[in-house]
Amino acid sequence: MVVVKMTEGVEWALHCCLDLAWAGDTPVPAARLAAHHGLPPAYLTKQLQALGRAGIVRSTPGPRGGYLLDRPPHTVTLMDVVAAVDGADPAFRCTEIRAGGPHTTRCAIDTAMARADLAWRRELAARTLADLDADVRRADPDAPAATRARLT
Amino acid sequence: MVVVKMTEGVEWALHCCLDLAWAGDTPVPAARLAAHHGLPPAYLTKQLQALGRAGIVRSTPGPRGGYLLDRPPHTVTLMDVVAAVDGADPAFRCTEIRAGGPHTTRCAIDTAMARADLAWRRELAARTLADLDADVRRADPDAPAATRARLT
DNA sequence: TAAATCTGGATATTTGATGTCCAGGATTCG
DNA sequence: CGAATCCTGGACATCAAATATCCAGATTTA
Ligand code: SF4
Ligand code: SF4
Repeated sequence: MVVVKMTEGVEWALHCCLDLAWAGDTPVPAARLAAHHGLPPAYLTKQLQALGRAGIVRSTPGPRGGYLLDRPPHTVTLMDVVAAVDGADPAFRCTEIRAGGPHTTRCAIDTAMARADLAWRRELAARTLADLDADVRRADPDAPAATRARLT
Repeated sequence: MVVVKMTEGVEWALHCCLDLAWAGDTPVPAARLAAHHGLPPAYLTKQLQALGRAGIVRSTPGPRGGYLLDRPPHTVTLMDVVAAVDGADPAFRCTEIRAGGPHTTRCAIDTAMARADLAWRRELAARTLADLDADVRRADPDAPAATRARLT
């Protein structure tokens, strides 16, 4: 009955999305993103490809190629990124302990968990990359420019 | 940065808590609870012990012994059970990708995730075993008595 | 054409959940 | 008292999924 899972890949993906937002329209190779965060390049690639399949990120091959953010930051919610990387699983799978239990039609435990899961998703869907960007700028106005310089 | 994890043990624990609530003041051995749900007895034991350490459940050894719910159902929230079984982990651990990132003092991703996590916990803390009991009775008024009969 | 870069699948490694086992200790009952 | 019942807690085995690596194409730039 795993209700909510969240892997490290989401953290990486979010960082990369912000990085790409700051990089603007200059493609950034996966290798450079990985190096920037000290992450295994071959694995980060997988997260980026997932973001690509979700239409959040776009890629161009060849020299001077790399990844670009493919949507305006204020249209990409954190939920979008989580769903892209960890999959938009059917909310939660139940172990079906139905042997002689209280089961008639509906299950109280089931719905209670679904409700909590929904609250979580709603919260993630309420924030976008643009919000994160604004938060970072408030704390350190130079960070975006510095990151951009290091990546392009 | 695993934010929310939820294991199957929680589902089992919730089922057992409801069962014990219905069993009233008659102790139910772990073996019978396990058989009732078709679960591995040796492993269910672990969840029950966790519930015991959290003060949700009480145990009496010896013949005619077993487990009892140790608090009125309306005082046991789903969050209590989740925390007892899966641990009240520090909400979420961050991988610290701090190498050259936007880090100054606070982290936007961090706080956004913490907020979502909080929403999830709040939802779980808002419902108690008594609520679940009421839901089940509404769907099938006979279920509690039937379960009690099978367990005692 | 050569270099850079992505794509996608196969596979290995690691971690944590799941499941098992056993050697105690407490309690009840005869 | 002695035997049966039941819990406690730790050590250990197993399994699934996340994490990580590798490589053989495909695509674009120069
Ligand atoms: S009562 Fe049934 S549906 Fe609900 S969590 Fe348990 S097995 Fe799943
Ligand atoms: S920005 Fe820093 S604090 Fe925030 S999730 Fe990334 S590594 Fe953790």
